[in-house]
Amino acid sequence: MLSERRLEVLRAIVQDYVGTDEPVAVGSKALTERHRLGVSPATVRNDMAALEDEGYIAQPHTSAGRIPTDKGYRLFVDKLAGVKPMTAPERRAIQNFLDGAVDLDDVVGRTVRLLAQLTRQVAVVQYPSLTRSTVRHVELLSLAPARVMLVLITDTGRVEQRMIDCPAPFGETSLADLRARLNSRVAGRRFADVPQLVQDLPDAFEAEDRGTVATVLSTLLETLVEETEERLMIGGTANLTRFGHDFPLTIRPVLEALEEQVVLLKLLGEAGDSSMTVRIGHENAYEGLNSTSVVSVGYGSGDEAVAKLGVVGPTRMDYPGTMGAVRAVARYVGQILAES
Amino acid sequence: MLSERRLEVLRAIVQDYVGTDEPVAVGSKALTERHRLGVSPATVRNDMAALEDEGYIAQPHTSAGRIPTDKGYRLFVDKLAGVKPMTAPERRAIQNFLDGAVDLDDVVGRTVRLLAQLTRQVAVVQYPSLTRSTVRHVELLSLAPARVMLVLITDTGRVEQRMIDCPAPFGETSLADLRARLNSRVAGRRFADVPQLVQDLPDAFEAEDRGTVATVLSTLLETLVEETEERLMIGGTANLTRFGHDFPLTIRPVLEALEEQVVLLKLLGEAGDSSMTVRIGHENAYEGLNSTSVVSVGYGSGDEAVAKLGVVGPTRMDYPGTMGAVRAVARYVGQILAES
DNA sequence: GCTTGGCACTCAGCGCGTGCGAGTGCCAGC
DNA sequence: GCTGGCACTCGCACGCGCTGAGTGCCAAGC
Repeated sequence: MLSERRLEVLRAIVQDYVGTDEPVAVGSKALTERHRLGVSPATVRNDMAALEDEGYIAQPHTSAGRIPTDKGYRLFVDKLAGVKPMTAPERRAIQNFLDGAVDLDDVVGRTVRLLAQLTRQVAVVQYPSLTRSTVRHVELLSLAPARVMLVLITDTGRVEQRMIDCPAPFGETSLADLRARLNSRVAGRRFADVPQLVQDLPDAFEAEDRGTVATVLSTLLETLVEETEERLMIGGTANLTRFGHDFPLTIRPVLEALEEQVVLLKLLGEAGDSSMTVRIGHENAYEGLNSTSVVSVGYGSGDEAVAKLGVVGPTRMDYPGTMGAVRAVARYVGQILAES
Repeated sequence: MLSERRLEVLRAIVQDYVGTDEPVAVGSKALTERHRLGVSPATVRNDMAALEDEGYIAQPHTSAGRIPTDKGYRLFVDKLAGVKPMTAPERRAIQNFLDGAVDLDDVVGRTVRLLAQLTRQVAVVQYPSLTRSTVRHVELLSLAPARVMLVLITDTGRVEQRMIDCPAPFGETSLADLRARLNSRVAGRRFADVPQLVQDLPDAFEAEDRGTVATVLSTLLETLVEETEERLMIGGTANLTRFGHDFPLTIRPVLEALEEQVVLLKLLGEAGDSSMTVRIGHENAYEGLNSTSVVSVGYGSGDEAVAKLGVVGPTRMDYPGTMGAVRAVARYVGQILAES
């Protein structure tokens, strides 16, 4: 077990290292000067040697200072650092900025910009997921005798549409009937419950219409399932330029990961439940993100998280500040969604 | 006026410079070796001096080779290079890839990926614009006694929705009436024509409903106008890492521009009509893109362009190849849209 | 048994001088 | 007007030595 002071030394190292943009490692002398550790550089050196033995810090090259390892950051985040709360003006700014949103796209767009700006990193915001949402309304439009458009509206304001070619012409009356029956059954219900709720619906129709009704229903179910493949928005990629001084190699895989929404969704998905999650460096399953950290948290309109948001930045980041910003933004987005 | 041979020399310089990734300028000896110019290096040197006087090429530093200036690229694109057509296998690949798309988002998504991959640059695809589209259907849903949802469906498969709070409760009958009247007037019509077409619609309703009808109509018109602010999708940002060897400075403003959709839309908008447009370096109004070139072209489902797509890459790019890819993709996307 | 000051050692980064090579401009001759 | 020759220019890579921050170890002190 590490002594109290050694932990203090680790904290000091992380803070100093993160606090500057220079590619410089931090040494014992500088540490004692900037922090009131109450001991001499020599002592700190001993502690640093111990910390290095335990794998919390490392030397980039012999006779240089130390930099934190992923393990070191991990300890820092878990034990040494809290979440830095936003100041009151910051909170007001967040709220004001988000309050101006007019629709779901706008909410997500504003959130992503806000998060990127606050953290000066790349922001990722998942659209409220369909899985946990409920159906607000299902609309059926007849575009041609045997062509129907299905429009699905969710409680989070999301709209999905599908074109359906019917096996047989379908009259306006039947369509209106189906529309009414469908809505009375599924409106306000959770997506997951819809399949059972509509199962016996074709039975209520004339034989000639059953094929079409079945087609419409299966399209609806498909939409519910397929579109659970969730969308997301990213922003602040320009902040990648602040990454390291050894650019192309670091930045390229990150840009690639950001374009692969699948990767990002998996990343957010893996991040446990809705509580704040920090994945540091190699803790990220995706190789391209091995020198980045991902801070994410669930957000939702009620008690329950409907999606996640977060940022991805260099492992050398201000964890308390980033976590504070992410948490605050998630909270306010949740409020906005609950209101609308 | 430049002699035939001097133009040939310029072409050779551009081709050689663009053909390598090294930061090396191209010199007279190397030119004569790689191209059958039929003259000696000394002659080429004279020609190069002349080309430099005219501003088509420049020396990065004394006693180095020459590199093309923006003006040089301009001449190259206008007079010296054609559009390199795609090979048959490439065309098949494009078609196959785009054919798999299931909805509009998918078409745009696939297009952007395809374009990025083919050109190895950053791809930008504008969603089919609403301005030039026609209305396929307008749907009104009653969500609560005084709450109506407006859904607008365009011929390009785009769907926009708006929530409307009515000044007074609005019965289902009136709603159905309004829905029917609306659609009979605007279905199949161009957005631009809608305002006149619905102008006198409130007159057909009872006094108590007129306020609501007016509200609905103004929301519809707003949607038509506001949503003309067009959306776009970008991809292939990872290709930015191939930009220059002097990274951060070049790449940062480009990433920033790419995040500002307004900038990009303006960029595409400025690019004249629907024909292929190439904007080279400083020809781009936006400062951050002064060291990039933008190749764009309109695409559409019929004869008329409904939106634009293109790529942004370094001025040092393979113009014929890029133009070929952009043109081919635009053509096939147009086909796909026409079919659906 | 920690802590501390001292000391020898290491090594990345920097500035500087050198040589190389690609490229240029100019000129006289064909 | 083209060509070969020639002197000149410089960016770049390489090697060198210096400097300074930082380390590890050790013996003395609390």
